[in-house]
Amino acid sequence: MTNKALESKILKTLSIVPSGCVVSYGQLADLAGLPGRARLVGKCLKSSQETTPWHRVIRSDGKIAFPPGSELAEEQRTLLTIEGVVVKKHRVNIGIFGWKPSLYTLLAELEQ
DNA sequence: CACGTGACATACC
DNA sequence: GGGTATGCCACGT
Repeated sequence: MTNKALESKILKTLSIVPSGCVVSYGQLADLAGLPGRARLVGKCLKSSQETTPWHRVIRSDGKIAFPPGSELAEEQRTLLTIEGVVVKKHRVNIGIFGWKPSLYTLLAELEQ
């Protein structure tokens, strides 16, 4: 399994995440079949296209992965707000906006 | 091949 | 909530 195949799988999984929802790096890696490879997800997003919904990926604790006040952090907060996700003090309420397990079935179907 | 680094995660305190 | 420590994996030096 080449590294490129893994990142394409990650981006594919990310493309399934609906607007208004967020997922953590670890959860995304897990759904893509790559448990424990959250850091690889970060590398993928860095080299990904602008069209990819990178802003829906946050840390497991709900915080944005960038330093507060940074350009990318502000952009991500803006994009999430546009989609209806409330970002309070650099943090997102995963309990409400997090990707629900029920959507996992959608992924399973798409994998066929 | 050892080491440091990074858009991470988990366990503790 | 914040801070520290450890584990993790891919990559460049």
